[in-house]
Amino acid sequence: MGRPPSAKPTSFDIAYLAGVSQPTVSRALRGSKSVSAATRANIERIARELNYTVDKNASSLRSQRTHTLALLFFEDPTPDQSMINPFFLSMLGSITRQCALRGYDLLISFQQMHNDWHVAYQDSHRSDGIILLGYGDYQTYRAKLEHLVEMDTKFVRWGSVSDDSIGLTVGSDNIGAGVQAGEHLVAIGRKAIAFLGDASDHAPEFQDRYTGLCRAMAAAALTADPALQQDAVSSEESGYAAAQALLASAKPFDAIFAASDLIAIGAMRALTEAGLRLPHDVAIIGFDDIPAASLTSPTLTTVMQDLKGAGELLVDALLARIGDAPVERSVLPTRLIKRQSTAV
Amino acid sequence: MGRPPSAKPTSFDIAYLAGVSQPTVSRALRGSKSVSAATRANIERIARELNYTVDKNASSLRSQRTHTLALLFFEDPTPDQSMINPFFLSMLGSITRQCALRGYDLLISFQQMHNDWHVAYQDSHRSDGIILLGYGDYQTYRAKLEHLVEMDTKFVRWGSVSDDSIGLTVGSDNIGAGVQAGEHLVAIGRKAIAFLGDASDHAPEFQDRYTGLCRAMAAAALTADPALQQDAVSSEESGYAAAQALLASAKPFDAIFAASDLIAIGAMRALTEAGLRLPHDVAIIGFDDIPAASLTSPTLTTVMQDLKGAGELLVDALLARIGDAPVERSVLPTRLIKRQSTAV
DNA sequence: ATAATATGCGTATACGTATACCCTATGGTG
DNA sequence: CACCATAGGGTATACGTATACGCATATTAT
Repeated sequence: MGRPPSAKPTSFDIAYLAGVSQPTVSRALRGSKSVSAATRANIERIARELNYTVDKNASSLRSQRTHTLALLFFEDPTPDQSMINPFFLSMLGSITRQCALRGYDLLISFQQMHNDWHVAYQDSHRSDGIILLGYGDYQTYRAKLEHLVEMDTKFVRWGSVSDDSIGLTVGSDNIGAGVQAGEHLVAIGRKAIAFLGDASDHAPEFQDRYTGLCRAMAAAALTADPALQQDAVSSEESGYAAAQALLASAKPFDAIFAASDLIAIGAMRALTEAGLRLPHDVAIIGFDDIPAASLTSPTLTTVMQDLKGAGELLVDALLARIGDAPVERSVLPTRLIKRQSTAV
Repeated sequence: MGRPPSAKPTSFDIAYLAGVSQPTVSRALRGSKSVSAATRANIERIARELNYTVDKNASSLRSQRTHTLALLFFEDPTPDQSMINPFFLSMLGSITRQCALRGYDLLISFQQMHNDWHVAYQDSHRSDGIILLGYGDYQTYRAKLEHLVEMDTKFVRWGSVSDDSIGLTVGSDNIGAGVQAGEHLVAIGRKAIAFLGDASDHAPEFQDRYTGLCRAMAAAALTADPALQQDAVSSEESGYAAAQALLASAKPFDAIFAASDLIAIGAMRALTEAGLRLPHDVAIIGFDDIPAASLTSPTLTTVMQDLKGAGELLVDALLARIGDAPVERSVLPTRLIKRQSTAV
């Protein structure tokens, strides 16, 4: 029934030593109930002694499940160095941990949205499912998502959760966060609140945050002046430029809600250079609570997302999707962190 | 010779359509020279049409090479949330890109130094090699590294490069960086320079930076007072505490070289709270050039490491090691970024 | 012209695991 | 006591690829 043990231990070696057949070893180690307790214990002991570990490739090949998830991170199209959005980097930690907890490996890859990532990971059997991360312009590249759905690729995406979103999406309650920010600014007496961030279809999360702001203002009988909205992508430079454009428009404003901390930080620089006092002349709120937010001067009031929850939800939702379990669309609450930039 | 095409295309399907055998397909796609140009072109065309992609598991199983690297990241033992050292996160980007460039996948995993990571990835055939990242205490856990060497596991480690280091190590020129920092502080007239950071065997990188500082001071006929060295790990809190301890010691000092930006930022807070003016009373230099370094007030002079080079070197060194090619121990130069915290 | 290479490709098989299927002892049921 | 279910585990095989060999044909060398 067997052959003697060899170099790197295989299930055959264990079978030989335990006096059983290889399939029994496989069954025992995978927890099949059709193996007696005694046999199982014996096999487990031998496996431990030999430092045996299941060959991942063989296992995956046979079972067609890799127990690996792939994380595709979309960079903003800054072709230069590795200035990654700190927020997503933090989320990475959370995702990694949750994967480990669930017994899954995590494969990571940085992508440009315009590349062919949607076919690359499709069926080389590297992973059981895909997590898509980044402020990607899924509007323009909608076809790629549709391709994934068509191919029945299991994936989950971080972003704006709405009914017409394609595929499975997990995200923060951006509208609610916008409301939080707006209410806070209204509460400290601001009336002309500007928004820095792309408010188009191409950045649904930013759009949602703006929607929330408008809603809060409306609730306070204020109207959000469209002229006080300036497009910006999530970077310091973009925030700086947006704030300058805002100043150049000569429209008066006494508060800014920035769609991300990076934008806020850039804007603060522009405002300070223009001689404005923060928060006296202009109160400002950011989004993400990156580490730098507590280092600016004044320190930056911001909206904190639930990173830990996000990682857990992304992974668990994806695993449910992989297991063809029903998965309900869910949204994570946010928390307003009040700091000096809105302290009147 | 064949069977008709089926659901997910395999090399057999291509072989069938091309009228050749499966091994020929394998050879053609892998670039073996023993297949005619015409046949190869035909096979490649069909493969493209079918959207064929090599099954990674089968390929790895047969060839015993995974074309995957594993990145083990060691967290500082803060059991709380995902406050990861920004410096390493930045390096992650660089490593990821270099892996992609070399055609390798990257598996990522967060570990605690005291866990059994040294056996976990050992031979489940998940990866061809391992990258170890983090300010790990490799002194205490030396046995684990020795275990890896013993098992002939291919790995490379980021850290202090010295002759007695175990296994293959890639790192910055920490001593040289310390000299740079020291010379700069001396050049602006400082004479009592304190060092914040663990200077013991357990943190060889910090130790090297301190050594460099001492060397620069010696070259200027100054002596580094051991009483002006305070232990600290790389965190803001630790830096804050170390600076407080320094102040409490009542030893006069007019400059600080912190072993990391996080330490420096914490220290700045302590100094400011103590009523000291920066850089007038105390000049300060950090290390890493994290994004936050340009946001502090005053902005922080710091030592920038070559992240891009680090990622490239780590990956290439590991690949060389995997290919049993000779790999020379190398060290990366650093660059001093002068900002307000040392502007007199 | 014949032997020696080289070229291009088919045959057979191995990589290590998981699973479908089958067989043998039990033990309980009527 | 014949009957069937169940537990426990063996036999055979598939997963999809890569590679050692062998065998023709084509190409040189002698």
